[in-house]
Amino acid sequence: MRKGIIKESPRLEDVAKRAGVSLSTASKALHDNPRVSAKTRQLVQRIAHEMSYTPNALAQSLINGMSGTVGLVTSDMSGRFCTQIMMGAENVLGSKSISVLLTNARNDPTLEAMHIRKLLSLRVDGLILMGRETDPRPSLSEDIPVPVVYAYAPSENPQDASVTCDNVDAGRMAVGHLLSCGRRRIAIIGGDPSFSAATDRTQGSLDALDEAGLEPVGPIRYGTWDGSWGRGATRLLLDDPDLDFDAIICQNDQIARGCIDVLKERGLKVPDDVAVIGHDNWKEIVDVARPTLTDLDNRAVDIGRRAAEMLIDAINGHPHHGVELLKCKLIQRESTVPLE
Amino acid sequence: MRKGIIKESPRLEDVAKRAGVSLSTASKALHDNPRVSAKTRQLVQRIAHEMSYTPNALAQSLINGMSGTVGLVTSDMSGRFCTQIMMGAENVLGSKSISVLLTNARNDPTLEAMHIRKLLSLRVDGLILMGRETDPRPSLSEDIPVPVVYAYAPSENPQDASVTCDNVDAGRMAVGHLLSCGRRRIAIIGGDPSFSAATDRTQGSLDALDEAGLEPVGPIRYGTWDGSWGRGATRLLLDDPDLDFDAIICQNDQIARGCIDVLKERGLKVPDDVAVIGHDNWKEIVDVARPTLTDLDNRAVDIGRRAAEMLIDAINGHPHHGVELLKCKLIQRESTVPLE
DNA sequence: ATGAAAGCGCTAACAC
DNA sequence: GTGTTAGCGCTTTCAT
Repeated sequence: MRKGIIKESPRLEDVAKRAGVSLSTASKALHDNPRVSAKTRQLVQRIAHEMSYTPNALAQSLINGMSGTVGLVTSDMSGRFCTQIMMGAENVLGSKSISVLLTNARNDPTLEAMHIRKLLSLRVDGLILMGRETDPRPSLSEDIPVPVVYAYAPSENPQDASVTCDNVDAGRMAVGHLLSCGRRRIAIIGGDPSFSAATDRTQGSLDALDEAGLEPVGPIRYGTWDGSWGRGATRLLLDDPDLDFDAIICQNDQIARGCIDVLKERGLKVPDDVAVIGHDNWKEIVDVARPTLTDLDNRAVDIGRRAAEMLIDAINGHPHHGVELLKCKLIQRESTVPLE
Repeated sequence: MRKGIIKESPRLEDVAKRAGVSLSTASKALHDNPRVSAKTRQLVQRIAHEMSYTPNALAQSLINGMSGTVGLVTSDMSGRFCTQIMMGAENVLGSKSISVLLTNARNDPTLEAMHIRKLLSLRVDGLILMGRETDPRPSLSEDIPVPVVYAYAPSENPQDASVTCDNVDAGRMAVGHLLSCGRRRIAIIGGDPSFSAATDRTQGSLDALDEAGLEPVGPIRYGTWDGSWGRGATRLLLDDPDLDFDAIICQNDQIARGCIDVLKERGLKVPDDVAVIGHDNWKEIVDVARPTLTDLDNRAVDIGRRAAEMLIDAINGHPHHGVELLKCKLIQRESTVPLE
């Protein structure tokens, strides 16, 4: 007898019987196999529709060895990077009608391993492992019998396929933009120095300054990624009488927000007196800030999208290797408008 | 011959052969069936582990008629409500080791229907349909052979199971809190009036004011959910010489943020001159605002959690009916601190 | 305690 | 064109 707690959906056999044909004919009919007469095909399809027959993908997968699903393992569903990466990935996967199994590993390697096991038992065709930082993470690919793509947090193993954003280049772009806005005296407020996102951005900024024959104004201080650090660091800059700057690069948007608040409190005009540029393009901050914040977007959605594409390639037998860096995108807003 | 493009994972048969036992004995051994000797059981389990055997959940599901997966259909992955609901749902589902299939319907009913079809063919044991507003939506449960729970956007059909937040009560609580902070002259800035979230909150606030023998100060204006409306509406209040208020209820955080900005621009102190309370507890706004924003949290994560619980109940044969309203939670921050 | 065999829902040879 | 049959990987009677 058939099991299942809930209502039973009709099986192909039920459709076949009603249509008065054999199981295999019904199957062929539904697959538009040319070896069934147009008549039977239409009949079967009509009946299948009437019975709202839905093929059992489990049975189908069991046969062809592919499930048509991929696993997404996030390390942090509350952060918005992972969310955006998910969106991007779901977008391309969904359009290829690949279903997405989502799990949240909460940045816990043990939990991550458990989830991966579960996903493997569901026979996902591939896996996207999403980190919440751009710092490299240990590879797991050796223990995983399906293709894996690392998103945002690249794998330490250069053989693996990873996608993340190009923070060094973002640092360069920040400087480049400020220079093209006519600023020459640029200060930098760093983020949390334990993140490569911070040190990479600094690196890029310093390179670009150097190429322009410039040095940053004042020391590059590091702190945390939040607004209060932005406030504090800005005060430190303002309180140093030796410092004279007309632009500040803030290594994320919370810092930038705090920075702008302090500048305004001190009676300085943004961007007239000091231009401010942020990183991460966090809509809720960037659009609400007055002036709105010019920003570098790390295109998390595109990272997700690209990860999905790379995964699909790998599933189709064309694996990628190494870390693919996506260029960040400059979003010009009010906080850096060129001096008139 | 066995198929599949990628590496093959070992089958139970492979394990059985290596252990020198039959297929069925191996199966029993792995399931701790007491009818196999401790010796064979250990042997089989060890070998299974060595070969890193992972049972094929597809095959298992095919047999027992349940897939151990549920479908999550979001209407909007970019908004943070759906994201939080997802988190909550994944949380309880994951803990019951039910896997989550995520799809994004982009608020498009056609796309939603397609995704549901796909999920049904994957034989999900249940479905959570997440809306991005609290306005009721058409029911689909009749066409779906598995249990469905509607989250955030409740179903129009009272027979269905829905969870969302209690906006009316949230409106009451906003007033209640301000009253208990000693405010009596309360103004209200509405959100987008086409949302029940706006009208419900107003309703609750008016009820609570009425019970206290009060009326709102000035007209209740509606606009959009964004910061510029908050700014504009606040100016309208301030520019009316007949109006005298010591508190403003803003129906979301963007509005509140704009409101505070204007109050400060006009030289008013928050909360000393005017207390401000927001709705939705949008961390990135609420914590960054100066002063930090007292707020009503609609507990989207808990909505997701509850939806998952209700779904599990239904899957286990104990369906829920009707709309379950979760009380919002007051988050006291600086913007309403009682006058000294 | 162990194994053989039937079957979950479906597809893909292979006959007719 | 259509039907019969043998699996996909696993669980589960039912014999032994």
